[in-house]
Amino acid sequence: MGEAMTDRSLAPPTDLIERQRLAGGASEDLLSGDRSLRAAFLETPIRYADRGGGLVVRGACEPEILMIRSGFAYRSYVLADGRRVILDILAPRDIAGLDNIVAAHPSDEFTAACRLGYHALGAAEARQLMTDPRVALQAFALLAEARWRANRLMIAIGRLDAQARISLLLLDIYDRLRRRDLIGRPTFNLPLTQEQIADHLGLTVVHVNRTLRRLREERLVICDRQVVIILDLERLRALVQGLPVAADLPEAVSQTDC
Amino acid sequence: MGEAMTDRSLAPPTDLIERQRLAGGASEDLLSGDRSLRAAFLETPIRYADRGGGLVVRGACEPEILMIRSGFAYRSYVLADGRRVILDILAPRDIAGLDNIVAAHPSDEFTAACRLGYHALGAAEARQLMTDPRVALQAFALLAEARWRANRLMIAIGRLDAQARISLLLLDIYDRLRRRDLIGRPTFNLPLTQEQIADHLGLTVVHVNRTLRRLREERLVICDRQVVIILDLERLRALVQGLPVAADLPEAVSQTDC
DNA sequence: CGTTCCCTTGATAAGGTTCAACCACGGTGG
DNA sequence: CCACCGTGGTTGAACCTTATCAAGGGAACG
Repeated sequence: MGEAMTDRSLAPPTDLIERQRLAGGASEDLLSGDRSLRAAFLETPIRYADRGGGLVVRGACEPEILMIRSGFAYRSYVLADGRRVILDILAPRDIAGLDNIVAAHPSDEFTAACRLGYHALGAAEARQLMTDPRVALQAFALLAEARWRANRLMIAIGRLDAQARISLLLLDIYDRLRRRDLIGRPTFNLPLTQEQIADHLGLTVVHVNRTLRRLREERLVICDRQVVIILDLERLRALVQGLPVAADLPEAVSQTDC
Repeated sequence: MGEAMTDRSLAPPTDLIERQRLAGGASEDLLSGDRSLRAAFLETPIRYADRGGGLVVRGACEPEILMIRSGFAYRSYVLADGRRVILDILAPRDIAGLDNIVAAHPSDEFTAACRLGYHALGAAEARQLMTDPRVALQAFALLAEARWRANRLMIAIGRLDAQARISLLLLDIYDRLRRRDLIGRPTFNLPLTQEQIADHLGLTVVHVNRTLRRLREERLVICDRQVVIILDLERLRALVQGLPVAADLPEAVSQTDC
């Protein structure tokens, strides 16, 4: 945070100064919007779901917006022929389902990947919160971030081979957990079956399995029984070189609560 | 699985009424936000770009938000090894680049697919507009729609074969143009080269070419020299069955201007 | 102690890529 | 007017990544 400010303030032209002022103002708004939004979630009772359980009951009274408190979940869509696509993976502190604020019938569903705690806000309440422009801006930013992640995944599925896709997934989760200070070492728990990984990356279980074996044999990363151990971060990153980088995603703020 | 289907179709009545009321209130806001947003665009001078030209100069002073006036454009990302991914296709009336309101450095770029007219709004101005909650909500809705489309594409690239992917693309463009009353018949101009289609769908030029031939031989759709003629809408739709449907996307409003 | 879920591995086939060549078309310049 | 060139489209053959089918194994759980 601090260093980004300093190197930007070295830029001479008035244009840039103006922009910095605005960006600074916006990021303050974002921060305060973030706090309000999370505070609203924390006022709702915490709910729990077991592995495989849905987080939002289909056809229930009203769509909901979620904030994950602990554990992992995923958003998925099931094709007519039963094949499944996992569109997004949700880690603690993630806020999901924001689309429901404006879109009536969600076509995708949330499922717990392991035992999990979360908060839920009704769409109407959330819409109410959106009247605060700072909350609206933060919600907007969260949606933009989700989109950014979707783009990355699209690029990966469209143009990367199985090895790179899996590396990307593991690195992304790693980076996400690290930026939230949820882990320190390159070792973490990833409660996804190989089938779920396959559905997320547009592959088959069998191929995921073989590719994981290859990654293990090459001593890049071990992924055994939901435990991921990254052995060679450098070489792993080299496999997915050339993708857009997180760089200016926010986070790393307000570690205090949640 | 089976029960999910049933309770989707016959949801409890009172809830539905309530939801409609809420959605109705929100949709008024959306409508008025949409008008304000488009009005702001229309106040900026119209700009033109030639085929292959970038819509936003990279490294320019400030990121911009775009509204397409006429013609097609696409948003793309270029991998380190030169391979390209086309993440989104933009048709007239589309608003793109909204992420720039909150994200500093866009990693993707916009390119004109043919000669094209558009309006651009600076990120700062756009951020200013967002202080109106109705505009913020509409911007939010636009972003959600873009995300919805990204999801569909992800599903397609991850789980559908080449034939279904191409069918999906052609049908999507068709539906989009139709809902905006830009065409009436199942025939339209699609200014994309086969290579661009390939980059959009995660395929190679060669394979796109062969698949288009097959679609033509099966008398489903003819795609020749940037002109698409859908011969059998029914059978074409059958190929992409099981994907989320547009259903409650807005549009079809305020045809008056732009 | 069987059942279930998930992982693992082999054999085979399909869908897609790569390489390479050729064609058609619309400039552009001599 | 025609030769020349570049871009985009078309096609064949070989190859490779990934899917499919099938079967077996191990751990958790009632």
